[in-house]
Amino acid sequence: MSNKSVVSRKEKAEQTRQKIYQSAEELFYRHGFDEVNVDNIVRHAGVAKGSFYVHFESKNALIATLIQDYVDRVDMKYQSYLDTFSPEEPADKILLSLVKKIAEILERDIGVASMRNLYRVQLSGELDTRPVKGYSRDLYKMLREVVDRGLTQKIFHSALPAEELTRQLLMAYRGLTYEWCIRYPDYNLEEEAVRHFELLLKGILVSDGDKP
Amino acid sequence: MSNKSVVSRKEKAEQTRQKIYQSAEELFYRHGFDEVNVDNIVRHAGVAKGSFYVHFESKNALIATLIQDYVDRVDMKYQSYLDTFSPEEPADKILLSLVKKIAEILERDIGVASMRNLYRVQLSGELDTRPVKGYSRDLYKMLREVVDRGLTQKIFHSALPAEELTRQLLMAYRGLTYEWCIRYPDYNLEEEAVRHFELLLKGILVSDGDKP
Amino acid sequence: MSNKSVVSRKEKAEQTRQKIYQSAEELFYRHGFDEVNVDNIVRHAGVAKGSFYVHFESKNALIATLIQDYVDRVDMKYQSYLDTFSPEEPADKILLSLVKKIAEILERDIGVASMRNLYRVQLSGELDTRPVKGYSRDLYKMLREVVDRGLTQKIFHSALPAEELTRQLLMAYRGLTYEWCIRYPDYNLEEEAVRHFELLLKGILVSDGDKP
Amino acid sequence: MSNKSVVSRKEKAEQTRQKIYQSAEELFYRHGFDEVNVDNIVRHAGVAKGSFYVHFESKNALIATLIQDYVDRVDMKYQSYLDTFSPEEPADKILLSLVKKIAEILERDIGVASMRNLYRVQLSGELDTRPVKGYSRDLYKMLREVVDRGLTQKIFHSALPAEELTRQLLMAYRGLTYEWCIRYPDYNLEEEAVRHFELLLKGILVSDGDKP
DNA sequence: CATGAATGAGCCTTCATTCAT
DNA sequence: TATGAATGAAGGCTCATTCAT
Repeated sequence: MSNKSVVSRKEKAEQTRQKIYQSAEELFYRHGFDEVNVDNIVRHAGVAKGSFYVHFESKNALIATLIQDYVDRVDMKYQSYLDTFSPEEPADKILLSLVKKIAEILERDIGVASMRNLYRVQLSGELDTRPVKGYSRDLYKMLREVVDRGLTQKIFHSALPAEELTRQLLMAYRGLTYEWCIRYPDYNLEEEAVRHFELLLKGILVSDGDKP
Repeated sequence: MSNKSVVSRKEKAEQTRQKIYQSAEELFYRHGFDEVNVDNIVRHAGVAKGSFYVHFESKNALIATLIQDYVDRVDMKYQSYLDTFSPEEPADKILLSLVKKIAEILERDIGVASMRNLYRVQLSGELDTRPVKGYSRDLYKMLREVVDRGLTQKIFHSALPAEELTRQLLMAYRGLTYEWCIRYPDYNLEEEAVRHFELLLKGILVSDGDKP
Repeated sequence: MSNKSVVSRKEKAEQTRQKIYQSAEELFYRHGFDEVNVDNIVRHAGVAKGSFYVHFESKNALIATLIQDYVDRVDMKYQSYLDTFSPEEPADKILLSLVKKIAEILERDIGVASMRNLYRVQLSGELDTRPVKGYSRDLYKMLREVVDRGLTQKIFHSALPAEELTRQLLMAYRGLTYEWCIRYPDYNLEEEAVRHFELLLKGILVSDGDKP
Repeated sequence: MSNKSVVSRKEKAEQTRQKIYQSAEELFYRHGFDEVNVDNIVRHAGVAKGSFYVHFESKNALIATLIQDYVDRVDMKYQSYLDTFSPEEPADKILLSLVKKIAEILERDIGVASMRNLYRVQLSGELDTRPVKGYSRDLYKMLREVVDRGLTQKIFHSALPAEELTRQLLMAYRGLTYEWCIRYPDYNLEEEAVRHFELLLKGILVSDGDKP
């Protein structure tokens, strides 16, 4: 009999949690983790301060959750992306597509501010950044697959082991993202990423083949 | 006659300043800017709190000074470095040498912690990071010179304009440095930097020249 | 049903606020705004320092509130006072009554110390003293009404415009109050005020009418 | 033999003292006693902080000296003023002249800011304001003399005892001055003072003599 | 006398967290 | 669950005064 009311209570609780969560997200997004306090969040959410601690263990716990969710969100988006390419598709084209796709997701679904926060947290060494590392791992896997395709297709150098090459690509992407964070809005991630990976693909030196 | 005593007073003051400066540096180095407070610093330096404000305008001002000094320290070291190479020296070799040299300086004279702080500050957007940008500008100039040499020597692609190519290299280096910051101590900057720039130089794609 | 508990919580909060408010009032009263700090106040109130900032935005905000309240307290008392006099009542008598009444309120409901604080704040030019000016405005209106009555009754000089005359009276009252502040307790405001206004009413010069 | 150098040292010392004194005066004038600190003063004076304490016991002592000097300065100016009037001169004219003269001195030689400071100090009750009271005493004496003349000339009421009447005038002047302090620059002391004393002289009530 | 570095108590304010209702 | 008052440890900074040179 009290079933209905229990459900509605649960629903309401979830709504409160959402209000807090979304307010936190928005405020953190705009001002950074350190610059936003619990008061700001609950005020923005229109709930009491106590409610915050009903739904989240602490401010840091909320941040951790938020980060985890960023990462998950990205995952969901590009998880199946590679499968859309046929095995014959040249790896370099796939790589550029992927690079572009990731940039798109970062720009559209995550946003600079969130990334900025992410990097800051990561540098501070406080907080649990395992999810971020997981994210890297996923990214790594994807890049690795492309690298493997490239090697199989024999259109990538074999000088470096696949694992090593992938690490380099991953790092390059992190560099691009960091640059985006500190240069925004004077930096078009997608464009720059593509350009940089083209450079990485072709190299800088005049190859023998280019010679007359 | 009072010269000596004046000097000695100034010296003592300088000593105090140094005690504070070095304490701050060490503590910031170990725990980050946000985690160290003025009390910690003066206690570590063995001086009164007021003395801090005799020598530094504020905590932030000290941090700014510290950063400026990081940057200056780098400057002084690599400024004349390029001149040691003859104009005939192949640009790719110079580039790798430079990359190595910079890594050395970062690892030995600046240290991860300082860089970490630098990046955090930069991401936070607070504080005046113009010196850091100045540093980037210097780095840019050096890389640019190498790029110009490479183009003159016709051993670098001319596809990308020199300016653009240099930007890419600079960004790549920043990416490497950031990676070092978050991976330390499991990351050998020098080694990774060289490897990455070799990749950048040669590219990933199998060039026509490599074909049988 | 939770109504009661909510009320009691609100009541408790109000009690805390009152404890702080009254402690502040008493301490400010005894020692002046500058000489009393937030610590003194909360210690006297027996609450935590943080509680101060739960109820008041800042020390200055509390002072502003206090001042506003001084002023309001006066307002409420003399607002309807004039209405008790019939239009036939001679204006000079009304004026003396009013002067007396105001003195009473100042002495009994506000107190020297509060007025002293008020004047200090006003002289310092910091803080928002608009309420005080509002208070002056109200006082002005009352005096103005009496002046108008006097002019209508043709028992006041018409040499000065009503507005000007009122200003002079207001200023005289402010002078009396200031004197009270710095002479207290050797100054009976009520008595002095009446005497001074009698002087103002009759003037100092021997009038023609007084001549034999 | 060291005579000359001793003199020059004394002179120099006096110069230093003067620099501090004048800087303090100017800064206090502009910003008030509380808002100016010893650092501000010595910086403005171009001397070392230590020098301040060579010449003045403390900040408060300097303020006290300053106040004493304000008062003395006024004294010197109007001390002999009354003597310029012949005994036949009507007391009401003398009074208005005196009132004007005082206003002139206050406006030109003391300045609002100094008066403002004076009043604040007086209200705070800290610091030694005996000189100010002395000033009042002198002012009292002068007003008293005019009152006595007026009574002798039989052009002033005898209703109030001379002493009492003088007190009222003094207080009125203080009121005017206070008003000037808080209204400045929208308040012309001289003009207002004259107008107010005219009112005081003639009174507000229609006198019998004015009747047709 | 002059100097200016050194002192340290004091001040206002912030904020994550707790807990009784 | 929801509330919001209460907490108290920090934290950055100011400033009159002292004192060795």
